[in-house]
Amino acid sequence: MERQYFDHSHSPHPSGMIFQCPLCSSVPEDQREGFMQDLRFSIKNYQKGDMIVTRGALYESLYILIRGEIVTEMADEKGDFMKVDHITAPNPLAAGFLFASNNRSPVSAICKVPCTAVVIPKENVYFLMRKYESFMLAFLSYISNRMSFLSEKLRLVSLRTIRAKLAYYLLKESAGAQSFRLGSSKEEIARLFNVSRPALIKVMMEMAAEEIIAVARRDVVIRDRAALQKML
Amino acid sequence: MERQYFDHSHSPHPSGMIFQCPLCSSVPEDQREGFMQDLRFSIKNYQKGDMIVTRGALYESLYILIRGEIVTEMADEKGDFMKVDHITAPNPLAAGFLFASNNRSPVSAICKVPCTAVVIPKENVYFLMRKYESFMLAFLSYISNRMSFLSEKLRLVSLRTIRAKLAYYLLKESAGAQSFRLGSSKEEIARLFNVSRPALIKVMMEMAAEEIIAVARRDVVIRDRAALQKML
DNA sequence: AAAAAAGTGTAATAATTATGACGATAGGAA
DNA sequence: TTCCTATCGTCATAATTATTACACTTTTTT
Repeated sequence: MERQYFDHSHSPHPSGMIFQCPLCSSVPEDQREGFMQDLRFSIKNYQKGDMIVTRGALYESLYILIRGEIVTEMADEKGDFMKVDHITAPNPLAAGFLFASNNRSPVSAICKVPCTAVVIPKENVYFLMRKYESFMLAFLSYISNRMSFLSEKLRLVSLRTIRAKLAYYLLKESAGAQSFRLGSSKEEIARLFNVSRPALIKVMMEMAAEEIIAVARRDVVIRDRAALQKML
Repeated sequence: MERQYFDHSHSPHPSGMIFQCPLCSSVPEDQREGFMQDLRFSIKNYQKGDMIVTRGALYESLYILIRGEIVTEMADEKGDFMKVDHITAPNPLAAGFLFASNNRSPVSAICKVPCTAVVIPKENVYFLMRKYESFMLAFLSYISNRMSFLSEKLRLVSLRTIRAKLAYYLLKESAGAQSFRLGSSKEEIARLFNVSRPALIKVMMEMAAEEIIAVARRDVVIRDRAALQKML
């Protein structure tokens, strides 16, 4: 499952993917060769269903997902999972708490499909940040953005009623469009909201009955955007 | 309310406080004079009840609270507020999303008492980070820790029942001790959990009836720690 | 194509929480 | 002290959501 450090010989070569990742994409062309020289990493492969990151475990490395997609989840008191996020390659993983004093992962990351990750030790990340200013800025910007994302998530969960959560979610998902396709199953949306699936569907159908929206499986039409906005 | 940049002459001199703030405390003694020279800032004073940061507004500066204490809140659909955090001087404010692409504050920050803040423009923060490695590391570490904090908060809110939230909260607040004093009023704890106060008290009294805890106003004794742990 | 798995919609019942109102009590201010 | 205010504990009622179970459809796998 794991390859050695300094193994730049496998195929496909990871550097192709690494520089597509938002953390590294800003490294200027003329510095990339040096960057790859300075980079210390190992490669790990995972099966569908594998846990890349386990909640509560210590992480001393930066993970960059270069193939596949994962979801991050948080377990609640009954062992049910709330979905936190959905990450597709190429993107970093577990970057936010790498430099925290308690660098245990608050979430678990589970592979939806076979995945590959580049694993970079913390000290090397630190070294790269000092040497490559663009990398430092990108890293900063990335965790700042994660912070915004988490705040948004917190806001979603903190809305008291399913109705309000749904309004919030639909307004964001629609991205202004009148009709669109849901990116997740209702089961998954329910987990995103941290509510039960039947309750979610019930509220959704109520909204449909009130002609605020129209729903057919994953297809949604927003009929009364103002009504949705009024719910927040 | 606002003083000019380069105003190093007011009293009390802010540098005393600034270097007590976790962001700057790691700057070595011998670099502090230079650091103060490089620092560009203004001073702002606030009354009790003032809003230092408003949800949704753009922030292009780092705020360091050098006097007073504030709470950060998030409004829900009915205009009620969920408490997010409680920050006392000297500590940074709004540092987490300063470098985010959408650097609007996800929360509002409200003064509980008269407050003073040092306001440092983003570019200057960036400049200082490049020049003072210790500052950069502290900044990174700080937002990493904020990230952990937000995750914890998310976990708290995502627990489905008040019972579970309370168990989680008590275990954390007790810090291992058998008896302790609550740091917040029950009203405030309810807002922290994003639930109603009567519901919180009801659950608390149920736990007391089951002899899991004993409560008298702010004094709490944990009688059955294992039972609390089982709720998570 | 058949079988399996995942997703969808519904309903009755139980459990949990919100709402709004009330009196009691503690601690600070005048 | 006495008043005032914040906090506390309680309650009945209403609203919301969870639970569990079932029938059905679509998609994926074999």
